[in-house]
Amino acid sequence: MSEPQIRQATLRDVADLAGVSYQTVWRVVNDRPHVAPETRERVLMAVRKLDYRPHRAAQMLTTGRSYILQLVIFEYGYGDPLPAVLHWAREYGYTMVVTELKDPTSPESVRAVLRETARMIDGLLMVMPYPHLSYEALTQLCRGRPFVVVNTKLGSRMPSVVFDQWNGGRQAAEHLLNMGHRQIAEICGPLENFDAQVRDRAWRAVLVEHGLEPGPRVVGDYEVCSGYTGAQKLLQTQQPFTAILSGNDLMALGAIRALREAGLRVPEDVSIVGFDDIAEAAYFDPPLTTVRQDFDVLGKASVDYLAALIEHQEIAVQQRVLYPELIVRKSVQRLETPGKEVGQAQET
Amino acid sequence: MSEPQIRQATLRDVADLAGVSYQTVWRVVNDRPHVAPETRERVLMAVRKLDYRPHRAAQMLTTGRSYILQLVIFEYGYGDPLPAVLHWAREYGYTMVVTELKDPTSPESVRAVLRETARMIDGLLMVMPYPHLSYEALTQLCRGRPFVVVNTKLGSRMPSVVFDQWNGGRQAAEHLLNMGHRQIAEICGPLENFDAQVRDRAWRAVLVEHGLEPGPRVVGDYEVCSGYTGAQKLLQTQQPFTAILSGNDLMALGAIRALREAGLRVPEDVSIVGFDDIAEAAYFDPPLTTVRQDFDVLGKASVDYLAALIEHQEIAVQQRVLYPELIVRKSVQRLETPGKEVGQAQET
DNA sequence: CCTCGGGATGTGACGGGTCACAATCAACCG
DNA sequence: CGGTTGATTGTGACCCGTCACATCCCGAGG
Repeated sequence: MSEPQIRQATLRDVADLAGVSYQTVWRVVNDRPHVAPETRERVLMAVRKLDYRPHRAAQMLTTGRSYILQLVIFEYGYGDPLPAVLHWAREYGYTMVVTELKDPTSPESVRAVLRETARMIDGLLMVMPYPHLSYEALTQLCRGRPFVVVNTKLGSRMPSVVFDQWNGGRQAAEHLLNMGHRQIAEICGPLENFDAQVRDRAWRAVLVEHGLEPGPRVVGDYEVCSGYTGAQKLLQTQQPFTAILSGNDLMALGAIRALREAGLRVPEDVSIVGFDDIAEAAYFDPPLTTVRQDFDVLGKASVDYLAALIEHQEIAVQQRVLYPELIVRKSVQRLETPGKEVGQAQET
Repeated sequence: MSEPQIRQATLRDVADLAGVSYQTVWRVVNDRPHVAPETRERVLMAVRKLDYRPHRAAQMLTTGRSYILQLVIFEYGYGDPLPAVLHWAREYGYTMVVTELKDPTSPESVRAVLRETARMIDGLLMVMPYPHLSYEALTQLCRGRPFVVVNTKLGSRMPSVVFDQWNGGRQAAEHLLNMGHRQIAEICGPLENFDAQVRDRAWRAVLVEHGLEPGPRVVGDYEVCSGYTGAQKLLQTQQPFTAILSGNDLMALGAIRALREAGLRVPEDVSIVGFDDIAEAAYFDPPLTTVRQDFDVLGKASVDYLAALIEHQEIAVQQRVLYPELIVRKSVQRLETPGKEVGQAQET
């Protein structure tokens, strides 16, 4: 039933049909000058008739450019930049190869992923929440191909686009302080992830700056389930808290559920702040106050940067920083004993 | 700063270093016989030293095989098969190109997407909840390259892997009947999507079979928000209902929120059944009873099928059918006036 | 001693674009 | 009317693996 692999027309085929040389066809197809109008017309006719399309492998071979980018992700988050990357890559004329990376901590596994696409791609986008590889290591692994690291540590000296997690973490903590909370617990993300780490430190720093003791903390893994068990563990500690900072929205969802099962109301008894602002967050019960990371912007900025590196590689290594934004909804209760207002996170 | 595009070693480079011909190197690299052990050793040394990797574009050009597959998606759902496809494609030695398709209804836009990867890929995986293109149209568009359609209409005569949406819709409706519900409303998905259509018809069919009137129905778009407004609209109709069938889990989430805001309890006042079983569904409040579609299985089955088509293309056109599974949680209340038990959806 | 078989190794053409350069031809100038 | 200019068109080498085929060498058999 399946068609017998149709033989595709080549430049020569078109040339024969149009009665010119393949070079002339090439000029027409690539919009070069020095072709007489009537010749051009004749060639275009032949191109349409044979439905000629350039063979990208052949182009790749001669020009060394493939117009293919590779996106390396090692986790499917809810807010990952994939959709935006796909969109903007296409907009810029690139095709995206997407690869998953099982173990981002080992250079070996990174090497394996890169080997598969050796000499086939123009550049790499790596989503690397684990800062295990240095700029030098990555440069070596990529063998001179330009790359941009997405969502890595703020301050890393490598071509990258990142959210300022410190700022985001502070915004969340300061919001709770401003709403009168003084006993703040935390369900943080997996501490191997630098972003979880930074948010955790930001939370702690804000409290210390205001002379407060950090409340109890549990470590989750960014999945709903770990928010659920995390909140249960927090309750078991017997340490009092009036609010929870959650490492992301999903864990916040799990936590809300656990609190409710324990007979607590959200936000009347316990307030909660999430992180990410996934699409559902506004429809949680209660609607979740959270810190938005705009992954569309992240994706576009990353492709932008990579495309620029590929086209004129003289750009100096830099880090492009995006700022998260506090989205206030209904999961935080203002407490009656208001303290003084707490300083803003630095301006975006 | 950026490295000056390192020149990659070729077969000839390795041959020179090892003092043999490029043909011998080729034999070593491709594990062919007729190479003396000590020669092989010497070549391998040179390969390692130069870190030689075959140029995939050149291989593509000569063999006509690229070991690249293309996944065409036109929507980022929560349960899309992307992760599984990525995983299994890699497992089978394929690299995945992922493309988004903005307007799946127009052959022109499909053509544009396929043109970009013309002659570069071994096969296509198309996620096509809109059954707008016939087998013949697709065959033509793909120009003889094998393709598998994912999640299309049950019964379409084309190579495809699908869930039996009819069966899933029936399971959801029958569950509500079994739990004693007789007035069942629906928030269905966008009716351009065949899956939404089929589930809607299944719901209606089950009710009619049991001599019941379908309750009120509103149409959503699979986003949380439309579930929220949808439930509000259902309440405004003034038609009574004790349960809602939702086209997916996300809309169910929105609906639950709207019901609660209207002063109704879930499931005590209104029961609800979702569709998909996304990861968060178990942590909704209440935990959502839903119909699971296992997208991991879907992804694997699709890649399986496509790989088989590519390797021995004599496989007859067929449709591989997967069955959804009812997951009972807490969002459906058993009503006091139990009717007789309602028949099973046909066996999986 | 010559031939034959078979492993080891090398040669050359090819795939389909790309590009530097050569060839052709008309018009235009002095 | 030869020489120059410039647009038009064509030629051939190249990119890097792949594969069919040729060559070389050694030992075995007649």
